[in-house]
Amino acid sequence: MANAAQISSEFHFDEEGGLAHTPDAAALALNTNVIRFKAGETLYMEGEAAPFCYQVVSGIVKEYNTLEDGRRQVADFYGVGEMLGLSEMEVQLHTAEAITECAVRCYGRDQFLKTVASSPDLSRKFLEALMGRLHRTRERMVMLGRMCAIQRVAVFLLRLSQEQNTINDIRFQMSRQDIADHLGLTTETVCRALTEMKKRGVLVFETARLFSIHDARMLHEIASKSA
Amino acid sequence: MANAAQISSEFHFDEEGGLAHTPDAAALALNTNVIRFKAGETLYMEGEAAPFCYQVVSGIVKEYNTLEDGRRQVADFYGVGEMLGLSEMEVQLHTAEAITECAVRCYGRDQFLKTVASSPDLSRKFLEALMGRLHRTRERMVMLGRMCAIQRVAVFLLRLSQEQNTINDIRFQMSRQDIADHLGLTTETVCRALTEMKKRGVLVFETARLFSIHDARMLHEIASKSA
DNA sequence: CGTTGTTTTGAGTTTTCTCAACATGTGTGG
DNA sequence: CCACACATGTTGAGAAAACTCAAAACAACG
Repeated sequence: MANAAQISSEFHFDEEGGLAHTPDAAALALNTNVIRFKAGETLYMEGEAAPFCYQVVSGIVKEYNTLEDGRRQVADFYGVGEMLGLSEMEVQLHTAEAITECAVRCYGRDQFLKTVASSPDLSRKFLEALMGRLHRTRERMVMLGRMCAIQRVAVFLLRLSQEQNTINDIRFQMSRQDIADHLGLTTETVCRALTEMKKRGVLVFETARLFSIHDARMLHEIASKSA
Repeated sequence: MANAAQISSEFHFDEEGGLAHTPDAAALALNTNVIRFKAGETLYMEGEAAPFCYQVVSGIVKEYNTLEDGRRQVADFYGVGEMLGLSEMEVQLHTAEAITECAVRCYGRDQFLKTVASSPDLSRKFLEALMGRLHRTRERMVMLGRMCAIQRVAVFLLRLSQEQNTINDIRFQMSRQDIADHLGLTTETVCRALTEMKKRGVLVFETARLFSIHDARMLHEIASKSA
């Protein structure tokens, strides 16, 4: 299920770095260019006009909101092949920031939508991608609304494991603060959850940003059982 | 902003009960029929095949997930004109249940997507609707991840006020339990938040399900300030 | 090798939850 | 129309989870 969602919920790049999957897709890449950002640089800000949408070519990007008092909610992390800046109408709803050094392809928003709408095949693909995205967001709602701290962290680790397609030497590309802001927790609570799982023998840490899953069964159990 | 989002984020019914807004839209209503449900009846269940998507003709419907231990997360409430059952691929991710007596129009899922994809105009409209939906879901993520109890309740009341387009005699069509499950709280906490706002003179209650906003300024303040 | 930023741990506080009791409302049959 | 029963909503007290603030350990970097 998670695999199917991943495959169909995003466009992906072929070897040349262009959009793959459909004959019409090449048209999308016309008049686009790739921009590079250093770690920590901002792609766009909440409230700005949104003339572009973006696709990650390399690196990892986060999209977040900031509340008045400085609390942040990280909507999502975007890896290679994923589109961002799409959920908005005329104005960006999130701030996007490069976590690592990265490169993104910029699409003119209106041109992009027009091209997609003019091809039934692209339309359908794109609709399904959006629905998949919606699906992912909805799953996160359950997490934020109904799961306890350690459960949220466990779910997040399983997602990392899936994305990196391994249970060994899994890498956090983002800080504890980013993870906390993504999971609706504080950094301290994330740390305590990780420590707890380390103590229980579920995880083994190489460094703070590199770990392996030693007891996948238990991790799944933690991810599915509340407090 | 909220108004623009509402208008553009959903298809709406014209007087005959068919889809309006585009010349091609009529094609969508072909081969569809309207089904009625009593309050509390289930439209579809999490995990079922998803051959249809639905549009509310009258009444109000909730879409939710249930976790192993019985906790529920209400993804959203759907009023007249709104589409549901769309976020999923082949299988329903949520259970949908009529809150009040209601009528819904059923669209064959594949037929619906094919028709939409074949019309650039419909495609574009639909894309924007989906993005608007995504937007709404994302806003809820901030709420669930970063807002305290009374703030969540205040935000929810403001949404009701907007939807019903008044600050007087606003009606809860759903139970406290539904509200709690929507906001990621318990019924008790929802009650306490409402009582607190009543005490502060922000709200006045006619009955448990009918209230007026007496101090809109304060309500907005509560909705925007944490703890 | 010190400086700076990130991660981890600890102690005490706050918020929300749980469980239990009570109140209010709604609907049905007498 | 009333009385009862059952569902829904409200309040209180104590427990649990997560948060805040502070300090210590650890890493990365010049």
